[in-house]
Amino acid sequence: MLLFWRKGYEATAMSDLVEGLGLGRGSIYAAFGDKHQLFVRALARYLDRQNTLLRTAFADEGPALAQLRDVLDRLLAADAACGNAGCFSVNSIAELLPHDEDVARLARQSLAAAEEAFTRQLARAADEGDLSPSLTPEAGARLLLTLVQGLQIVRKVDPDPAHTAATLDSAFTLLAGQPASLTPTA
Amino acid sequence: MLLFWRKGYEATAMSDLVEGLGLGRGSIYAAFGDKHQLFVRALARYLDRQNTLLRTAFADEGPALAQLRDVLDRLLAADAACGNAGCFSVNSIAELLPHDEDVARLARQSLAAAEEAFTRQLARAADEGDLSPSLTPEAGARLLLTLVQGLQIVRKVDPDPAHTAATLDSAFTLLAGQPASLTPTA
DNA sequence: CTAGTTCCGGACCGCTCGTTCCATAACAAG
DNA sequence: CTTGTTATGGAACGAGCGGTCCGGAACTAG
Repeated sequence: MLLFWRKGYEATAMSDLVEGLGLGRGSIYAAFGDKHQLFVRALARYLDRQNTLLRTAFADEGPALAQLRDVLDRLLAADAACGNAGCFSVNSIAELLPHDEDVARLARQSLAAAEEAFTRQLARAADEGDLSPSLTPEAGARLLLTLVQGLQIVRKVDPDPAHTAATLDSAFTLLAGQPASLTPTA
Repeated sequence: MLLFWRKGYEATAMSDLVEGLGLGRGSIYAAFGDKHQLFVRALARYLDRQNTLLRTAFADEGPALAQLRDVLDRLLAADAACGNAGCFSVNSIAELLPHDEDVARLARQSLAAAEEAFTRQLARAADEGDLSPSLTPEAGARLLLTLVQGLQIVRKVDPDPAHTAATLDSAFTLLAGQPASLTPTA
């Protein structure tokens, strides 16, 4: 739901949703129950799509760390495509937690899934010698996950894609341990 | 303003503020204009306090990287003291950007100030040999700033202080380049 | 004490919110 | 075509919103 994404839960009125969905009020209530349930459904859809992206992108073999970087780029690009609204998940967590138990549950599941996917991918990277020895895959995953959430906030203040890319570059350079492995200079 | 902090802008009603401030409606409007101006004033106060904390904490001499870590710990602890409401600044950015120009201006200023303070501190750390050679102070500052914003989101989902501390530990280990420098093992 | 001034806060206003309801459109079965 | 059923969406509702207003308390000066 683009409206909830862009404006947040409280700032989106039922009348906005009626206009945005092209449905009558009665139909919306018949289909979703109430405003909050509609929001939760929309968020669940969004998170599911995100997690599917992660799961499928990591199925292949190949250079694990470069794959990870690529997925993060695509993920950030997808969120950026929706007019600097940031990330629906991050926005919802910031606005509704810790008060909303449904959103909290969804967020816990989604972040745990992402963290696990990152961990598996970083474990592969470690096998390939692309992970800094000072970092366990678990620690690296948590670090990366946290950084991505932070990027979603920082991007709302400074939307320059180059800055986002530069931050990711720095992070992956550190993760790799040896700078040359990701960007083989000549 | 604790109420705006905890519940966000839209979810906080004037009647909440009347009760919370112990003032009558009329007095509030006479003093602040309207709800939005009151919010902006509250946010500005919060940001000012945060930036003051940074500025004063970095005035001293001493081990720059350890100082930085200490400041971040204190900053996160201060936000945690207010019942897992997260960080007022991060919450506001997520809820109101990109629609609210006043909040956008405040956020830009505050983040820029923090980034600059981090940069100066990391430059000092570099002089002391405590910064990874694969990182400029500017890149490290942006990385750290982004990570802290991310921590404020992740903490709302997983409030365990140990996890927050562990994430910071990993980050500083990577920033330092050589793991032994921060935690001199025997 | 009185008169003048300031400031507070509860009653009140118009409006919009989320939600419900129902006349009617649309369609399937006989 | 008629009838029974479902689904639609606009009108209407009570509640609660942000914002205004004014009677009176509190304080100062003479």
